[in-house]
Amino acid sequence: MKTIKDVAKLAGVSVATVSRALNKSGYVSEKSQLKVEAAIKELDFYPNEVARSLFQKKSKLIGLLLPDIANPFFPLVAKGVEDKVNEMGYKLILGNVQENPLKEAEYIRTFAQNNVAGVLSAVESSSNNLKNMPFVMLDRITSDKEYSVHSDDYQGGMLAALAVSERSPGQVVVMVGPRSVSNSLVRLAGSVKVLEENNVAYQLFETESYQFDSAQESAYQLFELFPDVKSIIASNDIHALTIMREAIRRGLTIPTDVQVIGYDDNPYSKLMYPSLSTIAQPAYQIGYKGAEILCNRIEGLKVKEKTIQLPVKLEIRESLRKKEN
Amino acid sequence: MKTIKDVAKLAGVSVATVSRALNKSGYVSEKSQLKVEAAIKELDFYPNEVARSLFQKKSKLIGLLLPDIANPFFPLVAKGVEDKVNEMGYKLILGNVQENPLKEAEYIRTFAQNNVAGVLSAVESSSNNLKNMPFVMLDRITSDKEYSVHSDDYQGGMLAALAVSERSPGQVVVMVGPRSVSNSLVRLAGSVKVLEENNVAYQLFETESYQFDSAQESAYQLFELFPDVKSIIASNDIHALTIMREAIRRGLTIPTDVQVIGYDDNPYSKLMYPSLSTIAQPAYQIGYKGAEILCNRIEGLKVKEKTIQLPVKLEIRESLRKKEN
DNA sequence: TATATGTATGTAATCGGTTACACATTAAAC
DNA sequence: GTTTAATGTGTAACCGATTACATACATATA
Repeated sequence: MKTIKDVAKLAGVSVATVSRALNKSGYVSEKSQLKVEAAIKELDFYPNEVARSLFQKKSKLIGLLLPDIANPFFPLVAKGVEDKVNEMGYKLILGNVQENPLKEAEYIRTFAQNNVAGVLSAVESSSNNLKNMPFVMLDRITSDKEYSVHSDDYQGGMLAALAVSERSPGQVVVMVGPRSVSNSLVRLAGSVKVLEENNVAYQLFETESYQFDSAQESAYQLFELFPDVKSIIASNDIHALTIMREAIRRGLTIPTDVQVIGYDDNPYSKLMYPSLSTIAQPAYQIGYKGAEILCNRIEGLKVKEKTIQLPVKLEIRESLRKKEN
Repeated sequence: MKTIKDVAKLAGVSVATVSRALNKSGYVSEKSQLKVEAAIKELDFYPNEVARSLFQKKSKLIGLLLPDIANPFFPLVAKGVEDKVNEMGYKLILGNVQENPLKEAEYIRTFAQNNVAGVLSAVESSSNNLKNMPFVMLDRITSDKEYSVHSDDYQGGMLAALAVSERSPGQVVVMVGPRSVSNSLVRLAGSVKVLEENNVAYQLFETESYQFDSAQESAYQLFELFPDVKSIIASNDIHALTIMREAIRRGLTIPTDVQVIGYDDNPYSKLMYPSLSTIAQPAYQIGYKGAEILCNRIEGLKVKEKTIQLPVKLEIRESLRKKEN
């Protein structure tokens, strides 16, 4: 790899001048600038980011913590993050936490050891450990003292419950995501409000994880516990799809016998048959906007709002019954 | 952030001794070792990886190039990569190339600028630009001079064609992935061999991308071009699911009117109704094994085989008709 | 006792950049 | 024509680690 010294020698100037030319900082004569640029081109020189970041105590890397990349919601978030972050000249260190607090802590330490400029996290607990770096929470709300971008979970919970209420609900089961994830509690609150306002009877079914593997078991348990369920408000699309599959396996017809609504609107939901009705979250936007806020903070610009709430949208598809009246 | 100097001062030794104690290299008396360890613990010190990597000209970071994280095959690969790489003390810089050669080149340059220890790439073209770093190709085969881990595409192509051939194929359409991706050509060769051996008539249908968005349009075109198709060998599960959806939209029944087989076995395929028959690729294994080879190369261990081919498996589900006889 | 070897430690150079500072030159102001 | 300010450039310190080298001491060998 070529270094700034090689460039300096070829251009016939000092390393300081090369550095100034490179960063367009300080005074550089036009003549020197051109000589340096020519030398850089000739040598195909690119500055070593490691050396830069050692001196600056700040790299061009941003840490991204995700709970589970296998959940298709998060790759979309990651894509939004990546696009914005690249636009601003940063790259991502990926941390897939897999609901494992040890991995999480390890990643946060590694981020620090690598002088990351900041961290974007979709993992609830991390906010405690991120005290020393600028960070923005994605999707998860923690406290309103921290920067975060998330969608309107309360509204989402209401919309889902409303969609079900309007469609001969029968026995309703509301699936509640892991207690540790506060979104799921907010959604629940929204759903409960609507259900109670409409005098719809409902029961709760808790799931301890958002992960793929556990969904199968959850779906099975749900039908064992509530064999007469007529409407299910699932905690996300993966669960919803798995529930639909389990219903079909049990010889139930969707939506006639059981109607289901999911959450997230992952790309597969509309491909399924019957297609899944769901509350669409702007995953890409969440990532993009979060990255924008983080980059602005890093660059020292002031960011007006700490918490940005993006709207959710009800997607009516085939997994819901026809509306009454 | 605490530095090695702080540790040295607190422990009452020189920075050299701290470094030696830290890395267990050279001579360190037991007494010094203990003093250093105590100081490290007291200060909660972790070495700055940036400084390390500047001196070593090699970081503990590994670049990962993926064509599209939104395709659920790749998050699984990434998970395998991440698990192995973490095990060996490395972290990942993520590069989502999105079939864009410029982004790819930019990522490769960034990897170099950050002194990555090596690169794992699932993007075909990258092998040309990676000359200066150790790298292993994932999923894609390039030349047998390069390290790679991929699954047995020829076998996969054969299995898919065989499954179809045995089930009253009728008019068969074989979908061919982008020409630039050599896997798809190998698969095609496998399929063609079986189809011709069994005297099954077939037609080709080319798709220019593996991306999500284009799948919809492809599915539509396929049925426009071949309205009487009875069997479809799709180039991956996303396409297969989209095709099934389009078939249903057109009032066709699966598998009676049209049978479909996919490729990859992504987690959604078995949730679909009817569930999608497919050729399962060991995505996680590909990532894990690739990472293992790369890490071994980085650590200077010799790696026996350059190319590792993992087996594929036929998953018969509901999207295929009953076998004849 | 003199010499060689192993153990232990510190000083300083090094990695490849950035930047504070000193110094030189030129242009503008008085 | 001197003073002042603006411009341009180089030397060297610095970021936080690692390691070559010098040195010191203890022990073993002759």
